Amino acid sequence: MPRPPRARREKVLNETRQRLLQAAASEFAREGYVGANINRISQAAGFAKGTIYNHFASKRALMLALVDHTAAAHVDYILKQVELAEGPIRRLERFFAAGFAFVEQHPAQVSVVINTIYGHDDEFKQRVFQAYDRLFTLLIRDVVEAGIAQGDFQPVDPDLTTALLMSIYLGSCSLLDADGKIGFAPDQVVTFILQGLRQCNPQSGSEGAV
Amino acid sequence: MPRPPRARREKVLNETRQRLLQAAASEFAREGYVGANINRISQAAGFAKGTIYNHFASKRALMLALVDHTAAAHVDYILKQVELAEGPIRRLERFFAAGFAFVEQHPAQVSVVINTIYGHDDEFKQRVFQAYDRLFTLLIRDVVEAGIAQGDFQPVDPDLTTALLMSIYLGSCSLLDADGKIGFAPDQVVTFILQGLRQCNPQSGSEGAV
Amino acid sequence: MPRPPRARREKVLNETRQRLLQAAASEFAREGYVGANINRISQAAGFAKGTIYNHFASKRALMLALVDHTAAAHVDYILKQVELAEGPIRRLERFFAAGFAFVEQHPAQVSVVINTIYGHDDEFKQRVFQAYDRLFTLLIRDVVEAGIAQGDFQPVDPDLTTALLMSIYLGSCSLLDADGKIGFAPDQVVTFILQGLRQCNPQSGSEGAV
Amino acid sequence: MPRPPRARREKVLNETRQRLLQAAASEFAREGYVGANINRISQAAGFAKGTIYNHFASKRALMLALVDHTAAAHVDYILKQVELAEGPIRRLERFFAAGFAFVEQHPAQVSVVINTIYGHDDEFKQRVFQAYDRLFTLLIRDVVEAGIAQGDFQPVDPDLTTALLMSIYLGSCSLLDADGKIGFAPDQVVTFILQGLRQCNPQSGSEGAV
DNA sequence: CATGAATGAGGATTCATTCAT
DNA sequence: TATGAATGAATCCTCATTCAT
Repeated sequence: MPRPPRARREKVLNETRQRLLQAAASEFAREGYVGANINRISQAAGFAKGTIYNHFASKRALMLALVDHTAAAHVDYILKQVELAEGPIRRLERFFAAGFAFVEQHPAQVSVVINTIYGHDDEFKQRVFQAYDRLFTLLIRDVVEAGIAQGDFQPVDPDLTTALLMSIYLGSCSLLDADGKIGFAPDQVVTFILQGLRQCNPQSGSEGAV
Repeated sequence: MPRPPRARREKVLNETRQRLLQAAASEFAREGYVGANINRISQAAGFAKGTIYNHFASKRALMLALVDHTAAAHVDYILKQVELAEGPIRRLERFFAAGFAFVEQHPAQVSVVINTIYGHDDEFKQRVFQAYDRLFTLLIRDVVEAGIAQGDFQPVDPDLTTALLMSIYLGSCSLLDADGKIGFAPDQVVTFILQGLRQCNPQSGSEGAV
Repeated sequence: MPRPPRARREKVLNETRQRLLQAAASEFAREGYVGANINRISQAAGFAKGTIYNHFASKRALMLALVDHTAAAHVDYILKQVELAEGPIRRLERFFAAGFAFVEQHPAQVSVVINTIYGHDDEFKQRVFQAYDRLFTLLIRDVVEAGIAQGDFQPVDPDLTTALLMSIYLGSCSLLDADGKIGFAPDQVVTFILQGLRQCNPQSGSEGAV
Repeated sequence: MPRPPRARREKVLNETRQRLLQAAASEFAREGYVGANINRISQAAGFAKGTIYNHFASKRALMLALVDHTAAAHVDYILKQVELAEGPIRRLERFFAAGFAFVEQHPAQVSVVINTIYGHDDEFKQRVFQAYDRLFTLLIRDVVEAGIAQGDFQPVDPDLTTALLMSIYLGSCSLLDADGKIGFAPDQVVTFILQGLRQCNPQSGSEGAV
């Protein structure tokens, strides 16, 4: 049995793992999963190639670990923030505010997840969708359906609407510039979503049935 | 003196090229650019590997040709449809209707373009954005700004709004199922965009300024 | 469809394959299957690494092709020779004579097969045993059982005896020296097998029942 | 001053070494030398990877230690048994009886040695041959030559005969089944060796000189 | 002495690209 | 023009070995 201080050893190990994941995020974000290079990842993390395989069974396993970890952190962060707000509209605002904030704090990781969502690897997609399921549930139940129920929202189709909200969120996230900033503010987006485009009062009628 | 009529020869050549592009679309859609395999593409087109290199300088050139061609066709198609409609709202409707129709007619090609947009290859992205610039211009000028100008739309920020419209469009397109059908109808999406979520009349006031 | 002379092309292809198999035999004989190096094999055959994979799906497939080919040639050669001889004893002589001759003509190939037999890879073993089944059948039926039936041989257990004959043959083959020569002559071996060790006439009786 | 009694310490160390050798035997037998995995060996022995290197300088040194140890034990065992018997024929019987018994008691170890003999690593082969030299000497001097001298055996070539005896012994040993049992009994083998195949009395003469 | 994280050389395999026919 | 055999750079992964604890 090993004598050396258990706790310290574990901490070091965990740190190695974190550095590897961090480096992997950058590489995967820059090159995509297939284009990513295991050697570059380990070098960037300050280790030799083999070290990756002491922590992850394969390149694929590394990607899955990264994606799972990122998606979980992403969801946790948004959920925690949203739950602090009251009422569907406030929650919608919080959703975008927290969502954008997370992205700006972890641009590489999120970039990987977004590429995955719009990519073509079914296993990866699966994993991301699974992780984001809690987010979808939150949106549909505590925002959209709740909003309709208490008369804040129009009687829209919840599924469609939630899918559109996610599209808008993900689309916005993918507009990260080189500095990791999203092009526009969450408030603007929420205003667009709430108000819609049409001028309400003077429905001149120039456009018939939709 | 050459025996065969010039025109027929060109037609055959062109047909080969088209079959290669078609096969490339399927392969790139299924495997992504890096994962795509030149050999499989040529086989699927009914040719040998070498034939691709008689028509395209490289795998990358093939991808660029496909992306350029698809994006141009996509834009042409939508532009033609939208120009047939009058008024910003009608044009917005046409935009989504035509956009969805094109996607359902060319699922593989569009899939490639969408993956490219959310992907990480800057040259590819560049080319797609360049091609879609006409679409962006159309939307911003003939739909959003026109709508604001003639009082159909609220005085929103045109850039932001157009970006959101594109996000919504692309996000919807990426929801293609296995049969090449998009999950929801263009009408629904347009309604969402026009009306927004908030219940207009009874602004109960439970949520302060947004 | 390709115009170039079909036959010549095939001949060249086949020649490449043969050279690769030849080089593989040397390498596998010298280094064993696991220790063998695909690069060295292709170099020795005068090709680049990749060429091997145009002809064989994998290192393992190359080994299987080699082993199958060698074992089949080996068995064919011996069978043809043995069938030319008449009577169990003559056939036994032919078996060893032809067997030793084949080994001396193809030392590397046979060495690979023998290593395989005494090695630990079950799939390889399987394949060799399958191939040598015809040889075993020949020995047991047309030599041992026939010899017993017509009174040339003692009423020994055919299975055991055949296994011992094969052991003796394979053991002898494995004694190939560097020049590809087997240490002793087939005649000597056959004499040993036929006469046994014991001095027949003057059974002094110093050893009781065996 | 060291606390623990010297003797106990040595015993423990030796036990570790034995467990490692045991595990190595299994692994080498199953996977061959090159295919064997140092990590699996240490795990099977209940230690961590590094422990092997506290007892053996390298994988190769471990293999050599195993082979030397096994061969020495093998030879010792047979020698002791054979020396208990009197007369060439009794000794021959003892040789096979003891030889088979040892194999059935140490199937993995012997398997490694046999693979080595028929393998391609010259250093390993060398070591085994060196170790078995005593066995060869025993056979040639105390069995074959003695047998010839006292008229029990025919006046055969001692070298050839001894080589054939070893071939038969090793060939039989390699027929170990999964349970570690050899397919046939030592008595049968010895009978075959002593009597030979040919029917003695009725030398019908159908086959001329051999 | 035992441990196991880190190392990095080595090797099988893939695949875009070339080019002689 | 179409072909497909040959090429070899690129890359994932394995695993014997080292060494700080």
